[in-house]
Formats: sequence, C-alpha cells, structure tokens
Amino acid sequence: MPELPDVEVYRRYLDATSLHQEIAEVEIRTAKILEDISSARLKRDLKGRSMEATRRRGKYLFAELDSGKWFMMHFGMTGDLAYQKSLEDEPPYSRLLISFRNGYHLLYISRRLLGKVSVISDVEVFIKDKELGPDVLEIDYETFRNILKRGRGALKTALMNQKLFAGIGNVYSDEILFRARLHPKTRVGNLDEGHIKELFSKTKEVMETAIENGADPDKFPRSYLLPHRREGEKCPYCKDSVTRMKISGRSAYFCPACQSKN
DNA sequence: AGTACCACCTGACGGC
DNA sequence: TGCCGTCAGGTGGTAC
Repeated sequence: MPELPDVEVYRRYLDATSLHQEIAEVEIRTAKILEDISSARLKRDLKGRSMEATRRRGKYLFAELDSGKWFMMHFGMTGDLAYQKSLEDEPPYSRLLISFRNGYHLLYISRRLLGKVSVISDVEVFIKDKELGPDVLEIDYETFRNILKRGRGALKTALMNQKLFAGIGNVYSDEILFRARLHPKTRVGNLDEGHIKELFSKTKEVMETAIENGADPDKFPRSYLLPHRREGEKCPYCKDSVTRMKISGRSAYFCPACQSKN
C-alpha cells in the first residue's frame, strides 16, 4: 500500500536494518522490476557496496551507496521490504534479494510487478526527469497554495498528481478530502483561501498520523475515513453511507453528506 | 497543455 | 465448487 506514509515507514525500516553493511550477493528473481538498468549492471553497482543513508521523495525511496550512487526503489501498488536472517520463511513475490555480509537478507517484494528498482547517479536529476513536485511532508503553505492554484480539474486528481505534489495516492487523497470536508470533484479553481488552508493542514495531519501509526490501516483513529473506506459503510461523523465514485479512472470513496461540492 | 483512458501484472472477492 | 466479472493504495503512454 505504498503512498508517502508507507514509503516513509519503509525508509525508516531500511535505516534501522540495512545501513553500513557490505552487500555480498544480489539475486534478481524477476528482471521486470528493473528500470533502465540491466541485471548485470545492477549487480555490479550493488555488490561489494554498502548503503549509507536514505532519502525519500513522495513515493520514491533512495539509498545512498558508499560509491556515491543511489539505489532507487518504487513500490507500485503492491510492494514491501523484508529484512531477515533466514530464507526459509521468505515471503512470496520476493523479486530482488540482497544478501549482506552479516548473513541477513533484504527482500524487495512486489506482487503485481508494478514497482521498479534501479541505480541512479543523481537523485536531483531523477526527480527532475520524473517532474516530481515537492514532497507533501516537507512542503510549506505558500508553495502548497501556489501549486494548487495551478491545478485545473477535480481536486482529488490534483492532489494525486505527482507532478504537482509528490506522495499523495488514492487512499490518502480520500482521507484528506474527508477531513477537509470537500467533495473529491470540487473544481480546484473554486477553492477559496480558507479551503486551501484547510487542505494544507489536513494533508499534513493525515500524513503525520499515518506515519505515526506505521501506515497500518488497523491503527487509524476510528474517526478517520480509512477504517470505513468501503461502499455502504457508515460515515464516522454522520452515519450516512460511504459512496464510491470513479474519478479519472480511480475509485474515490467519500461521504456525500459531509463532503459538499464547491 | 491538460485530461481521460488503457496497459502493465497478479491476485482477491462476490455473485451466480 | 467453479467460473466470471470487477476491483485493487501507481505510473506511463497514447489519444483526444
């Protein structure tokens, strides 16, 4: 479930487990996850190296190698990391296996193969190539407002546009809109300063709350939409029914009573 | 330039 | 039980 909070949790996990250890072996089980790099090249770039630090931009995770290059990870819709000693209980869909000199292994897991890994030389260049907007965990209000005003169509679509804001995906955009009490189809151009302030603070609040709870939906406050994000479930505020609506190809869940259209 | 839809994959789940 | 359609937390390409 990798949106910004999930990837931030992975980043901290990587920090806590995998830094400063020499990579002894690399095994690519499914080459499909490689982005603009060959299996041989990825192995050459990782073997004998160690990860020294991590960075994240939106849903992209980067680990700096002691060579100065960066190991890039993106998780698609189904992705995870696992650090473990034994390979006996290896999780399914492990696509990349990094074995450290200490005997432990880091597994990159991707069921639907929509994620990508690579080695890049410059994170800033990578961000520029992908045209990623500012990370919403770090963005300040002025920037947030100016970017949002550039948006045109549905508010939900703008929030999820990684070129405007990096990090918000389908689930958390619904949560932000629910907490800001705005309809997902609200036209961006119709927002007033009060709406934008509310969106900014709810974006921060939702991201921070999600990270604090390990991006685990089961740990979310019951007053959030996420635990009730299914068609027909009761809205935690007004007991009206949560409704599903397709917006630019994705399912938006919202409460039609609480989230008025502007 | 912006927006909408499909493709990429592998399931999980509900209805019949 | 089994088959079928739909949906699933992302992104990039293509067609307007």
